Amino acid sequence: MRTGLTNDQPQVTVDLLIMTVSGERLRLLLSQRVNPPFTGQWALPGRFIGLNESAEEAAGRLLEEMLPVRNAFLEQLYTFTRADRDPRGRVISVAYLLIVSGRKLRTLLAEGKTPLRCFEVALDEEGLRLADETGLALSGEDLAFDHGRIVETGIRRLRGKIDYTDIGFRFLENPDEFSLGELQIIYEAVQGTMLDSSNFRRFILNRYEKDGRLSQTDQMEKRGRGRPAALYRFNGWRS
Amino acid sequence: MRTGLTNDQPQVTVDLLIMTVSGERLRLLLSQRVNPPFTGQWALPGRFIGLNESAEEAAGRLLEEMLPVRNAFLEQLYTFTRADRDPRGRVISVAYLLIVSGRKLRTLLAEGKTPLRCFEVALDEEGLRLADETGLALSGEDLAFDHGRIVETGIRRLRGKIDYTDIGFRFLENPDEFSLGELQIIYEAVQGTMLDSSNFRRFILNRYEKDGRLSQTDQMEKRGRGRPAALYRFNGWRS
DNA sequence: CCTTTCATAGTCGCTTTGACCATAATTAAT
DNA sequence: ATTAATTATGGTCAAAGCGACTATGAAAGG
Repeated sequence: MRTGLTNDQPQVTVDLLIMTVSGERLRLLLSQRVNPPFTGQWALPGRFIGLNESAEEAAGRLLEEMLPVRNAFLEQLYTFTRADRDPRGRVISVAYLLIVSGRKLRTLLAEGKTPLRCFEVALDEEGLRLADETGLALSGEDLAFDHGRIVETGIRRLRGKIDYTDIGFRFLENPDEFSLGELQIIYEAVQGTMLDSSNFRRFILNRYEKDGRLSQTDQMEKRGRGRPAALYRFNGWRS
Repeated sequence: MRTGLTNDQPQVTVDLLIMTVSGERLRLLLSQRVNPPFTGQWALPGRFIGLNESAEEAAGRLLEEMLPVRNAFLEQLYTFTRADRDPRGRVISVAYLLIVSGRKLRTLLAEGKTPLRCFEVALDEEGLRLADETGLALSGEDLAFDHGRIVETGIRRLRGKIDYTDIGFRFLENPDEFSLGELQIIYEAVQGTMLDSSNFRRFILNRYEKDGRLSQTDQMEKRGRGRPAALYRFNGWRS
């Protein structure tokens, strides 16, 4: 991991902000630090960029090690460069935003195939709040380095993009078969607000069904509490 | 400048995409390389990040050296990390977008206070096109390194942000006294399209005059060909 | 059987936006 | 001096988008 830093040259890392929606909440994955600095504190998974890999490639390799998912959405978020952001020396971090589906994630977490822990995250005027299932509650300042800032930046980016891009569909468990209700839960979790289901449906269908990126299948939702929902398929990415 | 690269550690530079609108065209500033690689080719001004400065600070210092302007708008654009983007070795570039007014720029260029040259720039389906006053015409691939990509990224960012942020006002020569016609020229140059002046005026006034960020002064435009325009003041930034 | 829960359809009014048309106030040309 | 060209400004109209709200349909659970 991060060892033996010299002061000669800036070091460059990638940090991964892995986000998901599950249980109607926006969540992210953190790892607990075992080495100084910030030993024991929670941090975004990260690693140094190798000499012959791009930052994207480094992010992809880190992901393979920590969370073996395929075809996840990956987007460069921001580069954090404050000279004092790492007490060990000069470390610049290129942060990436990653979106994975809740189901994939639950499987991986349950199988213990990842050292990461899932935290529910909320951002409002009060600031950033994190909590895991055990009741552990953190604020942005409790995270190692400037990772609280990185998380804030990521959530704002998600919120900014969700209503003018198709980024919300990236959270779907199965883009080939989902109900508009599931999608609405994603939008609500990301935005941190409740939506009128009728208006939401109109918005989505107007925007994505007209041009063929979204189409209704002939399937219906099975086990559900209320009226069964029609299932849809999203085609927008495979172009 | 860029000398004596070793292969041990990635180097980190900042590159500056300095944009302006003048003569109804979107323009940017390039410097001609005097050292290898890409000797003689045109490139974005750039420099290495010092060990005790953030990327923003490095960008600010570079700007002081190349183009002494104050209060210019500076925003991180993207970080370019391809392992082969610099033939000398591993160099990562954090690109910044800078917006300066056309008048400031013309003054500085006229006074010879900068080694930079101003290029008109256009981006459409055909790709990126650059041209200076002497008739020199370039495409994105003619620029050094991956700077063509950086320029494209910057223009797209500008276009994406101009109609939902106040970034367009940053191009104004004098935000305390400008006509809506001047502002329209900026929007047209950035977007690369023509706008209906009546609709444009409605858009701007609805959006910025209502909440007090924009207010009409009691001055009128002097020397102009057609009907004199009312002058406005933008207050939105000083908060 | 009734209540709860969720899905779906539709209405109403307000705002935004694109495409126009019209007019006002200047300069440039004849 | 008149006319044409040019730019600024003020409107209209219809289509689209959107928030609030009402209503109805189809399932599960007591």
